[in-house]
Amino acid sequence: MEKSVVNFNPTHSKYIEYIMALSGKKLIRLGYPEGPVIGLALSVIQQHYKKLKKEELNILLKTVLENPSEYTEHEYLGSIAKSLLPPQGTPKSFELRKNNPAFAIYGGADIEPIALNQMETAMCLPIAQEGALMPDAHPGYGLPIGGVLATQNAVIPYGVGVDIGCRMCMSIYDLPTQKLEQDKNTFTKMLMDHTRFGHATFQKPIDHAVLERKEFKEIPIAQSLKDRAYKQIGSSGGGNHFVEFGLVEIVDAHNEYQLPLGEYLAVLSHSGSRGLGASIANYYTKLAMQTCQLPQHAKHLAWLDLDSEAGQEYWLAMNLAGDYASACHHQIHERLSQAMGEQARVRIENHHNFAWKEQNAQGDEIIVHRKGATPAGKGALGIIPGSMTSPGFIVRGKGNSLSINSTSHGAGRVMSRTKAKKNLSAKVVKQHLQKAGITLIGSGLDEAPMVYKDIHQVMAHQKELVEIIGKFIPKIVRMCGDHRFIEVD
DNA sequence: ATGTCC
Repeated sequence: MEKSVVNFNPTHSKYIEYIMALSGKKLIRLGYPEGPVIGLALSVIQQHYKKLKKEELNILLKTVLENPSEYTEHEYLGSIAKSLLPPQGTPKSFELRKNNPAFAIYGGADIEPIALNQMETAMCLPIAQEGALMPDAHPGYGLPIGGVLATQNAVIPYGVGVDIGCRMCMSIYDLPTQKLEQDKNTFTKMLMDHTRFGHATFQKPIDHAVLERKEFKEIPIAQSLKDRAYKQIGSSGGGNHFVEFGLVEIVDAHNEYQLPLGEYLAVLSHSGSRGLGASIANYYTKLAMQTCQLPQHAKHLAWLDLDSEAGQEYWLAMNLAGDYASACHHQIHERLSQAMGEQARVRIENHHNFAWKEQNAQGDEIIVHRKGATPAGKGALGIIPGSMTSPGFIVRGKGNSLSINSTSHGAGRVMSRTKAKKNLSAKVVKQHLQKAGITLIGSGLDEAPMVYKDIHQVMAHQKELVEIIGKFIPKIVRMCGDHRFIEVD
């Protein structure tokens, strides 16, 4: 095929149907190899070739596939072409240690055996230095949720998790707390008007400095995701993500925020980096799995050497996704602040799906993966949410090295999503919420309060890790999904 | 958790 095919600029209308129907499976049917190139190609097409009609796109994709070396310098197709050429760095196989080094477990008998097993496997990696399991742990891909793993000079994309930079953000306001009950409908409407979940995004996204970051130009996968990142900015995700109004009770008179003891009106949000982080995570874990080959049961723990080009690129992309997640929270809080006509007095926030460069007891640099774990170095401030009907906590880290300066990221599930959907009744959940005085917009049975562990027990398991500064009681909650639990009158 | 791939 001629190169000129890549310069097509038709304006046919049929392309929309085709783009909607184009899937990774179709790319594979076209002859594309399974692996990182699939996700990359899909987002490149979304970003730059939406205008092509079906046949043209097919020709284009086949052309690059058949002769990738011809296209490595192409502005948009270059990244696909390079991804099709033999992987840089020879694939290497690694064996696991026979026995796992010891690691601290918080929450003993309450931890699911599968999560424990996954942590043991992670500790058997040759790059594993230290590990710890938080009391809210449950099974995940690769590293369990609630797993903390320190490695040397290597990063495991699935040790960070799919939702890179998933985090908490709380704003505390100087507003009379009774307002929340008195003007309940107004606050409920604010959540309806100024938050978006799942597939829904804002018609007019607000621009943000993070979208100007050079990584969006310099890293091919990030470049291909920028349009969607712009569309999704300021929105929240699905699953356990939420935005809620509630009441904070400050219980530590010597808190860093100079907040007098007492009750405050607050906004709490839980969300991550949306499609941007998910696509980055999936792209680099596939890349890692190509170069770092591990026994089947450990394959999702594939890592990237931080000295390698791919490792350095992931590190930059991960940080970009983390900052994007942070920007989303800030916009959520800014929209609500404007609706309330009140600026926040205090903002508290932390990542709980991320990797950091930290130091071990000997002063050597380690890469600390926290996948569903809150940083709790000495004096670090963070938020551990409970459930819709139980409190969350503002905490101060004690800097316990046994936990690798970490603490839980929530209560943790006791019931799987599948089990919850099958066994819980909407009526019972609704009554439970009513009794607790919670107004809920959205959500599904799989996020009902009873699917979570008792947060008080979880906190009891981590007394050595954090001290409590304040307690947050949710009142009006919005999550992703239909409006079946809406309690507005 | 996530338009898509697994």
